[in-house]
Order: sequence, then C-alpha cells, then structure tokens
Amino acid sequence: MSVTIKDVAKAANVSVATVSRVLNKKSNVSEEAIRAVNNAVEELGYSPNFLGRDLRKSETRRILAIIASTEQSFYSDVIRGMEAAAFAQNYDVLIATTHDDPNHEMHLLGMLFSRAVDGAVLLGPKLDAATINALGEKHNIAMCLERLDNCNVLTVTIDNVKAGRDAVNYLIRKGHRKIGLITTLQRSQSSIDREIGYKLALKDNNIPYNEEYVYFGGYEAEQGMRGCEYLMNLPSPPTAIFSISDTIAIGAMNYALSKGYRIGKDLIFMGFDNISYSHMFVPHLSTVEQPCYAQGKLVIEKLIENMKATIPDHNLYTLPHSLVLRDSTGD
Amino acid sequence: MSVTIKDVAKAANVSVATVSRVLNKKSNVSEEAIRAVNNAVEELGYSPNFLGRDLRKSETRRILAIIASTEQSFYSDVIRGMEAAAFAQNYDVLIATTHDDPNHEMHLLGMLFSRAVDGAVLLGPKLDAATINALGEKHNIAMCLERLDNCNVLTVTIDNVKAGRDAVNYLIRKGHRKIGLITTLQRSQSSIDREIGYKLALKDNNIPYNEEYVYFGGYEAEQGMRGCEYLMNLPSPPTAIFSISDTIAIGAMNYALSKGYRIGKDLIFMGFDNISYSHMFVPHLSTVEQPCYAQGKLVIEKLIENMKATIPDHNLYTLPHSLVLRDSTGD
DNA sequence: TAACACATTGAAAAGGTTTTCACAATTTAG
DNA sequence: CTAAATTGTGAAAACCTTTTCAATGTGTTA
Repeated sequence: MSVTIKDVAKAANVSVATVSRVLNKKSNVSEEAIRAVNNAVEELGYSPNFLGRDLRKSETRRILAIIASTEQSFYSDVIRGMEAAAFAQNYDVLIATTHDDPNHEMHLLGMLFSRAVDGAVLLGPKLDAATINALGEKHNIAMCLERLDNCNVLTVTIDNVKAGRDAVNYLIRKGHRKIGLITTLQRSQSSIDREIGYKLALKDNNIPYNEEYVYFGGYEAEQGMRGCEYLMNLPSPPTAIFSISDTIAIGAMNYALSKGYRIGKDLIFMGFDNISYSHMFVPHLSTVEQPCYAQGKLVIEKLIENMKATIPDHNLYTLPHSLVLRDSTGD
Repeated sequence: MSVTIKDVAKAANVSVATVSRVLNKKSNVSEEAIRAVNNAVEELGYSPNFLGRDLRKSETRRILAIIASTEQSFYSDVIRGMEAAAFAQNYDVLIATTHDDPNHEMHLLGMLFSRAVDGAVLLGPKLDAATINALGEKHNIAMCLERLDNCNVLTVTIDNVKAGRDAVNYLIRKGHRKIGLITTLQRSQSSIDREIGYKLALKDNNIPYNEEYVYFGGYEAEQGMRGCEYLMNLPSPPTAIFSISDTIAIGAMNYALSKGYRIGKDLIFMGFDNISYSHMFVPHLSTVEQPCYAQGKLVIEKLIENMKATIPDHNLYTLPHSLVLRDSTGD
C-alpha cells in the first residue's frame, strides 16, 4: 500500500541497494543512478520507513526528555539547550511528561529499554535512586536539574546548597536577621539542598535556626500565599523570606501586597529559578538564576558521548548559578 | 549483544512464536509455556525491541504533538487532555518543539511520514494552509487551538471571533467606550480572529472603529508594556484594554501600575487564555478561558478515529469558551 | 597483451518482531 | 470407535531498511 524502497528501485531501474546508497549519500554511486533515484523518489513521493532503517542500524537518533509536566515554564530553556546540542549531532529531542507518577515514568523509560529512543534524560525523576542506578547500568540515562543522593548516573545540575546559602546570605547582608523559608513538603533533592543552604547561611552569621520560620507547603503560588500568611502571623514575624521557587515567591508576595507590606523595605523576598514572570510581576522579584540552557546543552553532549563510550561517564557536573537582584530585595 | 526474543525462546525451550504469543497475551497458549516464558523473560531481563515490533505491525501507538515552545504554560492543559485521551486507547504522546521555525516543523513531521509515529497534532503551525492540506491528504494530521483559513484538516479549536467579541462586549457593558486592543504583528489566525471579534463588538454597540486604539506588538509581556504605554499616551487614551493574551495583558497592567492608574476603576483590562499566573498577578486579571483540556482530549479522540476510518474526518470542531471576571475589570 | 586496481552494481543476509500456515496431539461429537 | 473439531505449537514469511560480499566492467600499468 505504502511506497517502499523497492518501488523506488523498480521505478529507477536500479537495485534497492543503490537506492539506499543514493539516499544515504554514499560516495560510490554514479551520477546517472543518483538522478534516476532522485526522480523516482520525487515522483512516487517516497519517504523512507524509519522503523526499517532504525531496526537495521540499531539506532534512532532520538533522545527522550522526561519531565514532570510542561507547566513549569523554566524547563523551556533547558529543552532549548538540549535541542541545540542534539541537533548539532543530528539527534532529535522528544519530550514526554510523567505528571509526577513514578509508574508512568517507568512506562516512558520503556521506550528506552525497547530502543524506541537512544537515550533518556530525567528532569526531576520520581523514581528512587536505587531503581535509577539499576537502569543506568544497562541503559543510557542522564539526569538534569535535579540530582539524587547515592545515584551514580550522569548528572548535570547546580550546587543547590551553595545557591540557597548565597541567597540567604544576601538577605542577611541586607541587614535582616529574621529570615523565613518557604519550601515544599513533597521533597525533591533540590528543595532539600536549598534548605540545607538556608541553614548554613544562618550558621555563617551566627543566627540560631528557628524551625518556626520554615513553612512546608506545595509548589503552587497558592501555597506561597499560605506560607507568607503563616510567617507574617508569627509573634515575631520574619523581615525577609526566601522561597525555593519563583512561583511560590510570587504567591508569597501576593499575600504581602494584599496586607499592605512594603515589599523591598519592610519585607524583602528572594525567589529561585528566574522564570520569565518573575520580572513581570510588580514588584519585580529578586531570584537565583540557574543556567538552564547550559545545563540542557551539557547533559545532551555528555549523554551522546556516553553512547559511544566503552566506559560511560557517570559523573556529577555542577554549573554555576547567580543572583538576580530586583525590587523585592530593595535593589 | 542485546537479548532478543530468540534468546528467550531458547531459554524457555519453546519457539519464538510462542514467546511472542505469551508476551502479547494471546489465548491459545498453555499454562506451562506461559510460565516458562515468563521465567525466561525475568531471568534474562528481556524487553522487546519496539523497532522490530512496530515494523512488523506497521504501527507505533505513539502520537507526536508539535508545539512552538514549552514556554507557553497554557499548552500544559492541552497536553494533559491529549494524554488522557491517548492513554485510554494505549497510545503515548510525545512532544516536540519547533521554535516557530517552519523548516523545523517540517522536519518533525518527517517522523510522521517515516512512520516513527502514527499521527501528529499541530498546536499553532507555522506552515501554510496549502502545505498542511497536501500533507493531510496522505497522513494523519490534526490541528488544535489554532485553525487555519482554507485548511481542510481535522481541527479542534474555539471560536476566537466570538470570544474576542464577547470579551470586548463585556468591557463595553461595563460602561467603557474607548477600548484599546493590544495584539501581535506576527499574526496567528487566533489573533486575527480575536481582532475581528473586537471590531464586531464595537459595531454591535455603534462605536466607530479607531485604528489609533490598536497596537501591534509581540507575544512577550514586554510588548504589552509598550502597547499600554503607547495607548495611554494618546491624546484621548482608552479606558479599557483588551489584550489577545494574558502575558501581554500582564505586561500592560505592569505599565499601568507603574504609572499609578487604578486598575479596575480608571482603567480596566481583559486578557486571554487564563494562564495560571493571571490570578497570581495583583491585581488579578480578568480573562477569556478556553477549554484547553477538552480541546486536547477531543483532538486525540478524533485523530485516533481517523486512523481507523476509511474516510477521514476533516471537520472543524469548535468548543465553548467563557469569561473569567476578576479585579482587572473591577469585578 | 596480461595483470591489476578501481568504480559501480545487485543479490542476499541481517536486524527483531508478529502472524500465517501447517501439523501434531488432544478432545468432542456422532 | 471413528470422524471431526479444537488446542497448542513451530517453521517460515513478512515488515523495510542497510550493509556485506561477490561480480561486472572500465581503465591503468607493466
């Protein structure tokens, strides 16, 4: 029914081998054959069946990026970086979402085990380290943005401990000593690391850790509001709030605005991620920026290297972050 | 090197045909064989090669969603709808981004022509109607969110003309007669349709169309700011502004806030899309909501139907939108 | 002129699966 | 107790490529 390489061969009066050679731009084929084949291809509207090709070559030149959801807009830059690195070596990047379901994550990894893709990058996996380690033994897996403790799979991320520490140190340097933290109950390693950084910054400045100043919520802006409400209703409320994501920080500021706090003066805020909305929101949000594009680019480069390597690289690569200072810290 | 169905067959002491039958849960196979095969599979850590399977079955049960970028967070709900419908029939949804490049869009469609996926959904294509029509003749393509004039390919969208008209009519009903429009220079059909709706609403209320009140910018919040600045510096500035997207509206409100306008009173705003940030931003943004999830779900259902159908359905389906009224219109 | 290198080509194997077909063994019907 | 139906099974074909190998033909060298 569908036109195959055989049909092209017949139409061009050559063998299928020759058609294949022309299509793959092999050198040893005559000008005449090239013309005949190209004409036939054009005429019949032929496009090669990748299933046949991929099966024979045992390679698809496709990489799967597995993300929790497309909601988190800051994935966007990571994907762009991944694509840039992939295209440079003739790979395509496909994206699939898990919706935070480890079973579905495993299902998607099935595409890797079954060779429907050549490699997979996990952006914030829900599977545990042991499972991923086991899979990483036999398959081409990498992690990006998020590391996992005791996981020896190729990983590209930032130093979230240091990032949290830098962020909070900055708030303290601004003259604040009562620092709130809004983080998440459902813990990713990055949240945990940022919280560790928060504690280290307090220690750096001889400020005792006060667990009252830490609110555990969810990832939504709504939860940021709740967190801020909780913190500001403490007997001795904080004067600076560090949130482990911009979305949460925006929610928190939302609450502060509604209560008339003067953001940047009475109360300062620091977010994380530098999502595009963080400088659309008024007041503009100070935040920690991580090199999304660079992380995406690097992880793909390393992953592709690993495909060819005999001894795969299972290292952890840490890229530098930076502070972006805006209205919300009075800058 | 890699373990195949043959290895399993050997280990289980049966033929490859039997292994295949067990794996695909065919009825006519003995309990004994089932046990033997399952053991062998377990022991060898076998997972079937999808390239072989898909080639043989001429089907991949994968659908490609082609989007401009993962930046636009409101795609997220559409994707969720698509996945729900797909999973229900054992299909997977893969996402790929074009970055607004028609060439890259064509490259991705290559996965469809080459049978690496069974169908493709375009969410905001950059290719022209004629090209898509031609491709739609031979391949399983659908469009979602965005229609194209003179394009007879299965399409699921909303009535953007009516939506724009409803939005502007609401602003007028609120007592305003000087209505600004911030739209985009690089035109998608939805922008065009919303602009038509804007004009129709003016006509509905005998308000003459004034081209000074229309600003053509880009899709970024930044451009919304510019648009608002332009409009408010007119000799007789508008008292209500309709933006063709929430992101643009948020930018516009940003400018208005910085100039001290009382949003919801002196100046009212209406956006489009109901992105999650539209009710995080203070003041909360009134907007037009489109049924993203439902559109995604429907387009996949129809697309899968088309795969089986002898005469494919090339209709345009229009789902209902609604107004979401918040602070920015004084509600 | 013989021997040889080189360019171009096609037949066939290979890649891993599913499915058809035929066959044997068993059960059921008459 | 025989004929017919059913069940379980394996060999081989099919899906569509790429690639290996051998063969042909041309041109070059000795």
